[in-house]
Amino acid sequence: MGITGKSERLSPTGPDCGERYGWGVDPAASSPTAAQSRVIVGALEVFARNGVGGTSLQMIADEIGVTKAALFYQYRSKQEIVLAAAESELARLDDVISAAETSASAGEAREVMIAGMVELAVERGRRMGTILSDPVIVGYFADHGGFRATMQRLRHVLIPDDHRPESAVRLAMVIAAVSGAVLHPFAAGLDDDTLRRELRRLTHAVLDAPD
Amino acid sequence: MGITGKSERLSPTGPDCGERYGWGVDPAASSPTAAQSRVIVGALEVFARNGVGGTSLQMIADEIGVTKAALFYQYRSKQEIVLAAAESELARLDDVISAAETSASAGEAREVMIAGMVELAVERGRRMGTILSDPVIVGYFADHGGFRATMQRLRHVLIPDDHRPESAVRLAMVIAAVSGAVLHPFAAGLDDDTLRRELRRLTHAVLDAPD
DNA sequence: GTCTATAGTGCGATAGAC
DNA sequence: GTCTATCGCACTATAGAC
Repeated sequence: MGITGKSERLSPTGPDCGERYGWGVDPAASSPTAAQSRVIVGALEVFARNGVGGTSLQMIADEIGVTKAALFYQYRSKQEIVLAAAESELARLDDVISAAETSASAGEAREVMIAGMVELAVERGRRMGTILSDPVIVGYFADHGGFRATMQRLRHVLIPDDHRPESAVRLAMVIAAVSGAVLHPFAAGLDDDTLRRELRRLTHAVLDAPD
Repeated sequence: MGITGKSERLSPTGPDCGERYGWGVDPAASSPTAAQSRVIVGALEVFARNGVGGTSLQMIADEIGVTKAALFYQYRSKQEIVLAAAESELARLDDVISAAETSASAGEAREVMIAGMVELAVERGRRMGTILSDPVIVGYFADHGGFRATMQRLRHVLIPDDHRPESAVRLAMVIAAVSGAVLHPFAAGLDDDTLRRELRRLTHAVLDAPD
């Protein structure tokens, strides 16, 4: 057993390893079927324990009690599974943003958003944090798909009418703080209610800090 | 090429995959030799791009221009390399804490600590963030080695004389916010000076928030 | 829709020449 | 102290029976 799982089998293969990632076309973010959802749920569970790169298809298959071949029936590659899992977690954030946007006022929208973000972080924990902070996933989402659009909507809800570049730091910090704090061993011992309350309170402190 | 690097080779091997990690004895956190330092520097670079699990020994060897066998001369396994790299980054945080602790007053110590943390985050970026947020590394450090002691010292410098459980959330949030914000694509476009200034300012906002 | 069987490749790790 | 060569194994992915 090893630090990355056991005796290791972890990296890229093929002709062009390393920094380049040929993702091909965006693997259809269309809604997963029931069987695909089972794969995604199991994959997120294993990713949370082993990291994305440290997870094999066999582990995912074992987790949900099917064979590797069954995974290939639902998805054409590990890459597609990883992407589908990441997009499924990102969709949860998107749903919270959409709910906040229907609020009557900008102030209420912000409150709904903060509560929703905190709830998501506490409820999803490592399952969301691990996949969305994976360096390869971050690199992919940084310039593909709806990620940038989602972040712009989030920015508009949390920090309305502020387009100065520095306010991007405030947004990045709030996101990192909420999603990262729950992963820290220091927060592991706390009950969820205390965690929720403190996260909401301190998120307000960052967002309300004067310029 | 894949989401985790290329065509994948990523996970645990052997009889007992998954949640258990037998680390054996703590792989001597003694100071690395010059050759070992070269391995660690290269490894951190590749980890930052591919994740810990997504990095093979071949990639590390290529990064520093040696063969795989040369790595095995310096370290006995991939696990030892990963641990040494993580401990080397953690040692940088330890150094900043030690510097802060020599301050004349508690207030000055906190200022030194905040500035040092922010500097570390901006300077090290993904090289520190990726390895210290890897789920397997987090799990290992959570109950081994000097990690808990380091976190207690950090807590005492940043939030003196507050031993309530909720203040752990404040600490976890500050750590996550500072180290995580620099990894976010939103912060990627900003110049380092603006980033530093905003991070210091908002860190104060969290630490100074009334109870 | 799930299976077995297998192809083909790269993995971590070791042995031993230099 | 770095090399070449190699072992045995787990990996992703495919083909095709049921």
